[in-house]
Amino acid sequence: MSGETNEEEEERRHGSSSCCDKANVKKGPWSPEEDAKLKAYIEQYGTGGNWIALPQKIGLKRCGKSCRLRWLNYLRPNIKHGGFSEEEDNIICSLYISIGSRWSIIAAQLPGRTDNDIKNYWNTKLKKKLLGRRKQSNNIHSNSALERLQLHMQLQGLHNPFSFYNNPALWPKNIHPLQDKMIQSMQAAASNGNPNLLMQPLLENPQPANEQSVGDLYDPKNFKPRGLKCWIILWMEYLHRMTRSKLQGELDEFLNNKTAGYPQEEKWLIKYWIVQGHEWFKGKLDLVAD
DNA sequence: AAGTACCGCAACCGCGCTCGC
DNA sequence: GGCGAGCGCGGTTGCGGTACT
Repeated sequence: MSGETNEEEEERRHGSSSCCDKANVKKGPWSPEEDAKLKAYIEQYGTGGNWIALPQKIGLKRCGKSCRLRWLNYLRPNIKHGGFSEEEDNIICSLYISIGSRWSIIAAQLPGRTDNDIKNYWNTKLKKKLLGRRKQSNNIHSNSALERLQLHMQLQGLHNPFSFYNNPALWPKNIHPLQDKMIQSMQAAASNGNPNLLMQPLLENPQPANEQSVGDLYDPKNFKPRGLKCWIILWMEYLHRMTRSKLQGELDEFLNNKTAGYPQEEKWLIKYWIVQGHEWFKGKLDLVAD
């Protein structure tokens, strides 16, 4: 036996911290006794608006930040853990698509849920559920265009669709002539930094010079092989409409029409990429305007 | 049965913001 | 206006349990 107490053992295992590295500050998992002390005190006296001073008042060898976290994420009343409902999944996905990883804002829309819980749920389950089911529902093999596009963007660490269009190795083998024209204009825009070129194929020549009309392409029943085809056309049409009409609020309605009958995960994914693409595009327009 | 890989989650860390002095 | 303390947040870490080989 080393003679180490449990608390010393915990401290040794977790090391010292820079934030709360005062002597006698315990780290690591909370014991039931510590939980009970903190809970009882806050229920009786409140936090007093000063977390830093709290542990001293209670007699806990913890830093204020740790107490705050423990209370907010675990001890405060009406906290729910696990068992996320389908409705909660929808809210989380929709908000994530709209505002990104603003977990505290997302948590504010879900009573009883904490930002930490939602963050963990998204990172460990929901994201996989979304991607996993999409893969399953479409019977897409692992190197599908959309997946490669997504992976590529993740690796790039930026939401820049041009980086995809500049890398032919990532493109699918068989693409529609209209898509080819779009890609060419994307490359041209990427090389000279003029986003207006993006619109040229549609603005100058809305009808593709081949057997299939634009209308046919947009018909949902022609979207069956989803992947890149779907993404490019939805995104280009959306940019086209946004640029011309400035009807910001029409994205949802537009997507609902175009993705009618698609699995929810597929809708989330498409909306995600369109919003990211549009945000990036808007940034480019701002730069040009400057 | 033992070793290893993977996963989920609680807790920590560090940055940026706010507010009071 | 400058400064520091405290707070809130998002990202990351690492432990413990489980699945897999």
